[in-house]
Amino acid sequence: MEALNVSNNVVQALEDFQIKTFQENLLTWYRENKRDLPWRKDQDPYKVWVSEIMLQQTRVDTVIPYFNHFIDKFPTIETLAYAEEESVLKAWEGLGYYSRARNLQAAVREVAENYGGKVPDSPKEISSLKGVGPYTSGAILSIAYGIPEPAVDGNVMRVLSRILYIWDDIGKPKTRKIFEEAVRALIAEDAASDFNQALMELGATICTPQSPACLLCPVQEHCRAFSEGVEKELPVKSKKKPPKPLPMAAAVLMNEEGKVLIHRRPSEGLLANLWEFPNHETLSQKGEQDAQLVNFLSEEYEVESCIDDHIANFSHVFSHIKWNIAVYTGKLMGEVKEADDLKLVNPSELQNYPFPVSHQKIIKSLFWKGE
DNA sequence: TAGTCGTGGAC
DNA sequence: TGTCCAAGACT
Repeated sequence: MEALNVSNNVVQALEDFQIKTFQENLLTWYRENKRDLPWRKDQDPYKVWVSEIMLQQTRVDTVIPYFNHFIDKFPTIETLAYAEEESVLKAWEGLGYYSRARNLQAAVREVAENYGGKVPDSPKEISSLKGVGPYTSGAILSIAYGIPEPAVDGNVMRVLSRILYIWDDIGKPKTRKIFEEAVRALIAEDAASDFNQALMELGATICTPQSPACLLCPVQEHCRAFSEGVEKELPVKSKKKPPKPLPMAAAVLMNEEGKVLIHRRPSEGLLANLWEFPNHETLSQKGEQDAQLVNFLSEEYEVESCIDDHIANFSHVFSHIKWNIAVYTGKLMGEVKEADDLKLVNPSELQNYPFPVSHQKIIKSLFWKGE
């Protein structure tokens, strides 16, 4: 038991645990009930990789169309490595957490240059790639290569917290290690891919957060939370802070030719490298917002403008921020010095640039009004 | 460690 | 409408 090197409650939980029966029940259920998903058509490490990055904090149903289109457009390591970053962001548009896309391309370039285009199969090498953390590392190694490494995500922590009766807060970073050691003790060495995917599949379809379908569970007989009647009390998860409201003002400015001004966001931070309509935080009263906007546009972009109308208000919620955007329309007065991050484009060309959803709302309301 | 980093679906 | 969230990683 000491060799397991896990916290005492997990060691205790594993005593008398029927590991072989548990594996068989879980694997049999998975092989009969697994969903037919596009990234399960083969074991191409690149496709497994892309799917795992897209699935981070994102629902399966949301990912499916993005995955199909992405693989269509970038079918191999090489095609992604040599693509323009902007086309990658465009393919990621609307999926969120955009640094995933940029990290993925950076990592793929690393694999193309330093690993001969082959996704590495050692924990140390694969974990060194940008955007590949402990979960994704284990997921790729086990799913693509059959290597018995733990792949502990939210599903696995929820499932195992219930089965093994673990009350550590899964919101704390250090808690994941407890579950990794538990998986090392439970994993079917000769079926690592199916085992890891089965734990996640169980969490996604049966052992769900709100109302788990325990009566349908293939490993119900192994579950201590069920036998104690506390399955809905687990896992323990600390609450997050609500997003902080941030008043914003945005300007859709048109020149005499009917072109609109767009700006590319900085390469770091929120919505990095995506395009937007010029905007800024507003601390002033509503009556002063248009004057503030003219001032901001002049100082930040050396653009002379006048504001005509306050056309709409949009609310957009991020994980930690809530933008309340007042949208104004106006005219560009003089010349605009275009640059890498400042362009004049026809409204019909806006669809060629990656915009965050918050600004897609503006585009839709202004330029697609009839549809 | 706790904060940063998106979005749309479920209830 | 508000709340929680869904196959996390990075700083």
